[in-house]
Amino acid sequence: MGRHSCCYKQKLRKGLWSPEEDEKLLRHITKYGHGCWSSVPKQAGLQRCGKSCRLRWINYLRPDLKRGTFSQEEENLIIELHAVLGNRWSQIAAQLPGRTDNEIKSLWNSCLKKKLRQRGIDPVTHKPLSEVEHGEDKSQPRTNSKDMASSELNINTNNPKPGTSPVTPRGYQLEMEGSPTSKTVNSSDNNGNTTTNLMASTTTASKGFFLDKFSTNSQPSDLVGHLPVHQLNYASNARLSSTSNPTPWFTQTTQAFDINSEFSSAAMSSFLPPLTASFLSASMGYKPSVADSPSMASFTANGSRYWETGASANNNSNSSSNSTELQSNSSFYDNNSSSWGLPDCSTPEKEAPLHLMESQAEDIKWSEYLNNPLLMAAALQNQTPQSLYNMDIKSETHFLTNNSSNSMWTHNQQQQQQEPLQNPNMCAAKDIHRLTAAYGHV
DNA sequence: AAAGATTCCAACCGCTGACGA
DNA sequence: GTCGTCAGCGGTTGGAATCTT
Repeated sequence: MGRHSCCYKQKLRKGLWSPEEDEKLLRHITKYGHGCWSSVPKQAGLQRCGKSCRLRWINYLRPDLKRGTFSQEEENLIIELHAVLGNRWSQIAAQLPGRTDNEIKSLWNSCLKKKLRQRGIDPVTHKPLSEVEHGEDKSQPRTNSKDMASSELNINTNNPKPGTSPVTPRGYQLEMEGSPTSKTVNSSDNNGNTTTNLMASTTTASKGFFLDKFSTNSQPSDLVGHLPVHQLNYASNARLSSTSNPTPWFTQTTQAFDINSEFSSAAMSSFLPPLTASFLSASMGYKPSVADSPSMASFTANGSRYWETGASANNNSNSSSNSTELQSNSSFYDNNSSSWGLPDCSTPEKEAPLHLMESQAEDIKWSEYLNNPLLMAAALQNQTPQSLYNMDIKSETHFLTNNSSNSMWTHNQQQQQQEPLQNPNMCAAKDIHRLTAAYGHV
């Protein structure tokens, strides 16, 4: 396959984006959504290929992007996730609200690899360099291949995704190297479907990371044990932040290094609230205040060099029309603190149908939810802890195994949130097909 | 101050899988 | 079943910024 078809067209610009181009793209997407990317440049008056527009939006213009340097917590989380997921940057990025895969990939290649090496840890295997140098792992290089995903993560044994077969039998054993016990974590939903949470990866690092997901610690309810992964990460980090329990990383086989020095309670406290807010927002109908959310002001102030320099005038003039659109549409931002580009379980469109179809509203069709955000919201308002529990199991099941599909949610969600009432039928048949494929039932 | 080296990261490239005709 | 289109992903590149000499 050669270049993307749209790139064959003549006179397409390449290279860095100008402020004017950014403004055009931002304005267009803010107003109309992206729809089909290949048509965006034409509609927005840009001489770029759709692919380039898409990347620019995802990596730079999206209003929920954090920008700025990575915090220590974020870096630690990336390292931890990389130990488990390898170079699957999009999945790693999904755990870091406001960060893009590109950004994380760059950080990894430029900084984190070095840091790990300095600490005597091989960034590929996450094992001690001495061990790797002695060839202990060379026979089993850490795989980055996609097939790893099928064997390491969550499989709903009763509801395999159409077109895929369950990779493992029920009751698959979670082999934990260096662990005295193997662990299988099964959960059942209301229909008796068994979800097996498993990790059969050869990686030996960060087992605590996953064990935390299933730990029966003192966290309230079952939430910690069954939270979607991206939420659990925070709990995981909370563990790491504990000064009373100086748990070193990679405690099983790797050279440990104490990360506690890198965590401060202040930093953690700033790290935790976004989770709480988004989680509450999704599961309990909690609406964070505007101040809790990325605002246009912070977006404008933090973000790009363009807003800081030249484009502010245009941006401001623009804001009279767009800001009304953006700021008045509180859900657009409030709900997106962690969901733009994220397979976020706080995404109501994604979670509500899964749960409700099976336990509360099976007679309500997917399309009704998809087409009616209010129905979604209403359904979510009725979440009970138990239903939440089931919802999370489900979401976890599908989260990592269907990540690419999850990504599509963000686009649907994005569109719906941009024009939630103007066009209640935003979710096209094509999207429903994709969702069907992703979740296995409509 | 200037030149070279290094770092960083935005953008591109190529591949894959899903989907529709 | 085949082909074309599209979105998404991970690897790579190139140039700007920064650092070192």
